[in-house]
Amino acid sequence: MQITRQADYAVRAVYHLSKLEPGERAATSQIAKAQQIPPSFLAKIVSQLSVAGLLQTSRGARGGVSLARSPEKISLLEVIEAIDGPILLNVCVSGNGNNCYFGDTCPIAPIWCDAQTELVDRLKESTFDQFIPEEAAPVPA
Amino acid sequence: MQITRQADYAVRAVYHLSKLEPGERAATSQIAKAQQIPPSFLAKIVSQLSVAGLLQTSRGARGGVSLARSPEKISLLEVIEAIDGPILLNVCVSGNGNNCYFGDTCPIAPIWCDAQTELVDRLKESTFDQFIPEEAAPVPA
DNA sequence: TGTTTTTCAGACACCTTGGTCCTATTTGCC
DNA sequence: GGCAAATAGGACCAAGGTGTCTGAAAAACA
Repeated sequence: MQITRQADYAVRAVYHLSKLEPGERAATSQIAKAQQIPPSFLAKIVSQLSVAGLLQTSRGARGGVSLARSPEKISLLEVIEAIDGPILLNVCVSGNGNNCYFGDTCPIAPIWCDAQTELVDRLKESTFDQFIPEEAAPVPA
Repeated sequence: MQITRQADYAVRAVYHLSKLEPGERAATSQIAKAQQIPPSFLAKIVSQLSVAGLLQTSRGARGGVSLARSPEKISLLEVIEAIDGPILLNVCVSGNGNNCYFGDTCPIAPIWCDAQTELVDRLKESTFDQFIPEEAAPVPA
């Protein structure tokens, strides 16, 4: 009952990029250091996010990765599902509702369906612009 | 992002026992057949539920398992956590709140904390008496 | 006492997740 | 051109979830 580490790392990477100027790039090694993510592992995650269309990558010297869209157009849900696939709280809940092998008579499946819907909606409404600190508020000394 | 199969099986087993008369026993092989659970696997799960104090077991001929408490005193949450351990949507959320290694400044952790609290509360309120069909309502022909 | 029925406990195999490492390949810059 | 910086991608390993199988122990019953 947990999102995978990969998904958490993906969220942190997108968060990191959200704080940059629009279009600004960062190397995965920089992101890894700042967000305390194993660098080699992050490289694979970034690659997946790129395939999913959430990030743009450019190879070579002075290359790096940047957001493919502005932060307010990227939700937590998108990033997580790009890595983990659809969020399913239980095997018996398909994306569209009850898929229990006991059919519609299973009295437990509705619990999972409702809880899942609530969670998915919550993550869908959380976009990365909400996480950007205002004006990069300076830390008081 | 899914409860384990074991937890799902545990829930089904407890559900099965909830439908019996108070104190009535069932063999794990019967439960496995009725709930379509691999019998050998269910045996280990039942053992864990017994250790957790949710089931009572008795060995030997005409033995079996039964609920240690009445269904209205057993919640979905208890059964799931007895198998999977505490529900944690993300590594950075401990049982009591934000445990993010970025500390209180992490802007993402509160999302997880809130979502987790909502889910846990939902499962805590779901007790097994709610799943028992009224008077074993006969299926219309 | 012996047989049958049942749980108990451990060893084992398979797949996914988490993570490392090494080698391309691409690109910017001298 | 050649070097350095960076992504791309595959091989590889460890740990945990998902089961299976086998043997032991306990209890009811004839």
